[in-house]
Amino acid sequence: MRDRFHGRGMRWTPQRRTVIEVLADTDGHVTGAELIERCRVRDPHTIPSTVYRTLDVLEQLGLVRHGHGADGREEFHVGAESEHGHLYCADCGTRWEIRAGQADAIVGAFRRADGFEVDLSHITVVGRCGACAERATR
Amino acid sequence: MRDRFHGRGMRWTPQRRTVIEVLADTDGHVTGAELIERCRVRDPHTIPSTVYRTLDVLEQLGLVRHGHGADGREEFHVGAESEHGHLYCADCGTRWEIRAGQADAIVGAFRRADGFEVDLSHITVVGRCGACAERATR
DNA sequence: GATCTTATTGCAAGGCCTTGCAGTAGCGCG
DNA sequence: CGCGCTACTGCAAGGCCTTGCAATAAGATC
Repeated sequence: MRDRFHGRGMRWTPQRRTVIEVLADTDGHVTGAELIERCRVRDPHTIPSTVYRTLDVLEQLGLVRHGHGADGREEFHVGAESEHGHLYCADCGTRWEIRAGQADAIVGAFRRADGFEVDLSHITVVGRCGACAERATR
Repeated sequence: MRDRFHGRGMRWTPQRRTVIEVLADTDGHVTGAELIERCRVRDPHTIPSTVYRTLDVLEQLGLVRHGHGADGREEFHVGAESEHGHLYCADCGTRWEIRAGQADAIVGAFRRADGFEVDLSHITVVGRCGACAERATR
């Protein structure tokens, strides 16, 4: 980890270590605010701007990716292996991960049309889930 | 317009009138901040919270819809007829509207799978456009 | 381990948006 | 036309995130 930074001429600092350790204990997603709060548990002196800047760096290194939730707030995905988007029901507020089949349909549609490579993990698709849609029409 | 408000027990105020007039002069999209700035041209005393609250109301009435741009910032779409999502290239920053064919692919994929009704206008799909993708691999 | 270079940090200010609350002013009614 | 009800507005505070800048401290070198 440390070497990964040094290899790019970057520095290994206690602040970055804190963020990385917290992320290691996290699976799935965190919002920026949540992450800061968790960092403060380890180091009460954690500063927001440092955390956000560290996240930018980690994203460049490919260690996290960020997307936006239904309300547009930033959300960070830990672990590159689990690239996935989200589905959000505006009525009931439930969230799901977008399943592989649907993901492929989306990615494929854009790739075929103009070679656009979709960053799925960046998306939150908002709408109305099956249950709520049915309830609304009855 | 006025009656539309009264019909719902809502009031017709100068502030709302300003927002609606500005929106009428707008086609396509506006961010909240832009809208406020334009409102201030007509009424220098325009207050942000009032504008945002008015937008909420207009959204309930179906007169505008909001989505989130690539950076998660709010964006309002005027005119229900033009429901469409956006495509954004993270490399070159270009934006396009999502074309009908691709939109159908997305909407269809979710509807078929679980009856989820996608609100397309809410989406900004981020990724890398054909040109940038090609440039990157060369 | 002293020194130097410069990547990072901390801080302050600012932008965008939301929320609670008290005061204001639409508008329906007599 | 005046009155009352209550839907709005304005304001202030706050949350989330970004940015510029000066001070700090990694880490490479001798």
